[in-house]
Amino acid sequence: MARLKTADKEFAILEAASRVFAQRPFHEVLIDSIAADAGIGKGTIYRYFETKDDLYFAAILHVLDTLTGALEATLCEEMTAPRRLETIATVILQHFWERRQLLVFFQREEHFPIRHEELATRRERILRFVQETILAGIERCEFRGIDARIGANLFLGMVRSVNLFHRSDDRLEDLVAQLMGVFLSGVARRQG
Amino acid sequence: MARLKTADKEFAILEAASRVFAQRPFHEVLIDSIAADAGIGKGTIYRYFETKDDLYFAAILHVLDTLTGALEATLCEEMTAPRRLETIATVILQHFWERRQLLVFFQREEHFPIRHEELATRRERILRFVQETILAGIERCEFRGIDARIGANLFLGMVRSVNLFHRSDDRLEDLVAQLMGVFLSGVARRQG
DNA sequence: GACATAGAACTGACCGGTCAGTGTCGTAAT
DNA sequence: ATTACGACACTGACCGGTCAGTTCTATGTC
Repeated sequence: MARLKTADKEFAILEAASRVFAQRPFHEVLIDSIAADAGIGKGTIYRYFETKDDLYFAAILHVLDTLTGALEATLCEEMTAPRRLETIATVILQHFWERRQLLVFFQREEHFPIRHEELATRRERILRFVQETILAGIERCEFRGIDARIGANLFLGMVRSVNLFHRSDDRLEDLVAQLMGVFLSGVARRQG
Repeated sequence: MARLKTADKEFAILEAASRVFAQRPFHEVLIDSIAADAGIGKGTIYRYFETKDDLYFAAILHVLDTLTGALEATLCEEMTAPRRLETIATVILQHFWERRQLLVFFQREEHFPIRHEELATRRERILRFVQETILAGIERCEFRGIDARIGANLFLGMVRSVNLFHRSDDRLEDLVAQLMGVFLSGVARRQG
């Protein structure tokens, strides 16, 4: 087999692992399946990851980091707050639109208490994108003075919902429009 | 040991199972632990449930049904749409406030493709409470004419978020108020 | 006596993790 | 250019622990 650079192989394993773990629950996933999916031997996996648990955890971080990367790449400073929020929603939805199975990793996983901290940090990073945008919106008087932490969580809650319930005949732009319609009116400055 | 009626014993097993399964991932849960928690013998569990999978699945349904029951018991017809929504949010949040671990069952579980249908039905039932309330609100011109299915999902998405992120020093009523503040303005009839 | 139960002892399939053996590379001596 | 060698990545058959599910007996309850 052609040898890959170490980082590439690790990447390949993570991609395979996130695919396979996304399909079935942890206990139904065989390390053999991941090895097969990655096109490598089972033993090789253990050169890169200590245990099945480690690999699982790394796969989740991999998915979250990929999403964070996509967000960082798309957002730019000059946007208005509403435009920024719309972009965030669109990027997240696009990211999972064709990879719905990966969504299980976006949900909060309560079952790893020890590593919970590390996961929380990653999710915090995504939350902060939204939170800071809301704060900026409040400062510029685009939004009313809501609690930015709560607002950001509510926003991401709606995004997650859309991710979960959308059907194949839904159009992404329509759903984003509906979501933004509710959220922006919801946080707009009181009228009259 | 005092003999319980069959239904009671099944109920006791389900309660124990939902407690234990909520604490650790499926593969780390021993049938022995559930038996111990329920205060019964391991063999007895297999008189009521065919396999560990069956028990797990039944435990999830049990939790969802308990929640649905709580909703049915609390809601009454005469409420206005906003009041009804607020009640739904409060009941769901209260239900999980002191039993956060059970939240994993409220999340969409994508990993049981066969039984997915049955689970979807239960969640659909909860969704319908919200959806019908929104429809009623639109009819009575309390809300603008949004898509009720989407609206209901957005609403429940926010509720789930609150369930997930709240901290011990948050007050339930405050969070409900914030949530309702955003959602009600979000779906209010356009002003001016 | 009929029946439910506890719970200990048992069985065997299953699968995470290992490691001896194989292949591949870079390098250096000839 | 060829050969040789050391280092190390890779492989997959295999091992051994674990635990779901079964069976059985003693102990109750109705």
